[in-house]
Amino acid sequence: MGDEIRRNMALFPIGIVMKLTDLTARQIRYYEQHELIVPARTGGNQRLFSFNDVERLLEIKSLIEKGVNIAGIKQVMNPVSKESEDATVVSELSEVKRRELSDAQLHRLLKQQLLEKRPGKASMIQGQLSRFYNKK
DNA sequence: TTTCTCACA
DNA sequence: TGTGAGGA
Repeated sequence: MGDEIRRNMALFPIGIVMKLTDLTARQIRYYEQHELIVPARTGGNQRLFSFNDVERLLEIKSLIEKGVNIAGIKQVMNPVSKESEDATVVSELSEVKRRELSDAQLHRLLKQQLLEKRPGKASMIQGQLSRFYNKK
């Protein structure tokens, strides 16, 4: 069950998520308002997203691109209940994609994300991620 | 510098 | 959704 912990651990601020999902901060916050995602918060009220959140965001993104509206998405996504204990129930959709997420890959991703923050290195993380989520 | 909320184009 | 104001 360690996998659950990792995938639900809040790790990145909105800036990183923007690059990972290709969504604007505005959109991400908007989806949060509509309870499509429920990121954690830092003491300074900063949002902290987990891999799970990023996955949901990618789901939302693809649905939006298919012309689905918020209401429609809410029907597909799981009812992100209240104080969703971080061990949130994995939705059917996530279920399809969850599977393997080795430590090596995780570390690699995190490392790349850090590099991503440094100017000079371009974003090749996109491809890495799509490789991950595209197995769907 | 980055992110946050709020409000209006 | 985008964007700007004003703060932390």
